[in-house]
Amino acid sequence: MTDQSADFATRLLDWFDQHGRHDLPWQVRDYPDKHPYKVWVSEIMLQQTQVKTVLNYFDRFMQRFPSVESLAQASWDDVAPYWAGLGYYARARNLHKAAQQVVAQGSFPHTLEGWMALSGIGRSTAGALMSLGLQQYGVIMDGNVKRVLSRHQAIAGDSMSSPVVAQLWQLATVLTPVQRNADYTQAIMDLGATLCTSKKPLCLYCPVREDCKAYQQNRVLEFPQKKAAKATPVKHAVVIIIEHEQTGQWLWQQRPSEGLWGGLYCLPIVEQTELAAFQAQFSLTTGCSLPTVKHSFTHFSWFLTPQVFKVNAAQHDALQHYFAASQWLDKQQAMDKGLPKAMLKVLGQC
DNA sequence: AATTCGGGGCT
DNA sequence: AGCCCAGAATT
Repeated sequence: MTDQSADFATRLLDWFDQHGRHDLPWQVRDYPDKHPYKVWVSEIMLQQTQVKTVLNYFDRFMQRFPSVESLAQASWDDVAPYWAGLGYYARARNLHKAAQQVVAQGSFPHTLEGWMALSGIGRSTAGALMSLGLQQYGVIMDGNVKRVLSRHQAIAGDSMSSPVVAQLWQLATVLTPVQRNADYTQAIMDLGATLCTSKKPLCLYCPVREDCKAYQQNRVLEFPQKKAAKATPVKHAVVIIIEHEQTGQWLWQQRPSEGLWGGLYCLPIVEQTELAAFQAQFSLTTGCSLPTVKHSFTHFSWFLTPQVFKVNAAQHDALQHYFAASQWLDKQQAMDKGLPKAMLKVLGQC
């Protein structure tokens, strides 16, 4: 360990002791905690997701699935409602699957490679689990670390590109101490989340500003560098609200486990160009349209126009067969299944 | 090494 | 509307 790295870690740890976040619900207070389960669940929830958002889900999830065994034993339909609205639903499916893997193995992984062998766990999450979960040596590379280190060393180039990522991993590995490794891991994330923020960094309070190259050059906001984002495509589709004439229930379908909103219940969605054919196939009389809802994903924007069709008993069997994995539910039943945010927006129009 | 995958919140 | 967030998996 070089003098510079010791100095960096020491200053960061001293700052962390006074100003870091010590009361997050997944932080283990009584070391050593033999079970990394809590940290694991938190790390998966926190992938690409802000702490504030996760706080609304974590305790409820842990109360329902307090151990890896309880999660492994549950069915997917039990798990989905506890993740609904959190996004990136593949994380939940991977977590559920990995819990079953852990139970089958008989114990949690105890190496970086062991963690990475579980689905949904890459290098950074595995490092976090070694560090925060097992109190062993671990190195992470999340958005916070990228921002802190690329500023501190004024690293040029797209921070998502392979050479820069490799450089950041190398730097992170050199700077991460063996002593108090878990505290350091938490500290550098806390620094990124509370001081070295993307838009309004509070450099005057930063414990490592004196040797921060971006700060010295008055270029803090220029890092991390990234290539220009390309415009997100726009799509239009129709949300099919099929209302049972007698019961008033709607036809919902559980989406296939792969892909968008995988494993969640949604109203059927068809491309606008397919609507006429769909309507003709089932002899549906045109129902009323509801106000269009806009929903943005990372890779495209969706303009969803809900349209209501009332169907009689003769039509409803054919429709249920046409939409795979579908069932008739009233509003509350559907919400209890767990819905993505876009479906809640649609319900808000009704 | 580069591209794809894929939700939600905040300003 | 654009950007950010405790990235992973695939090609």
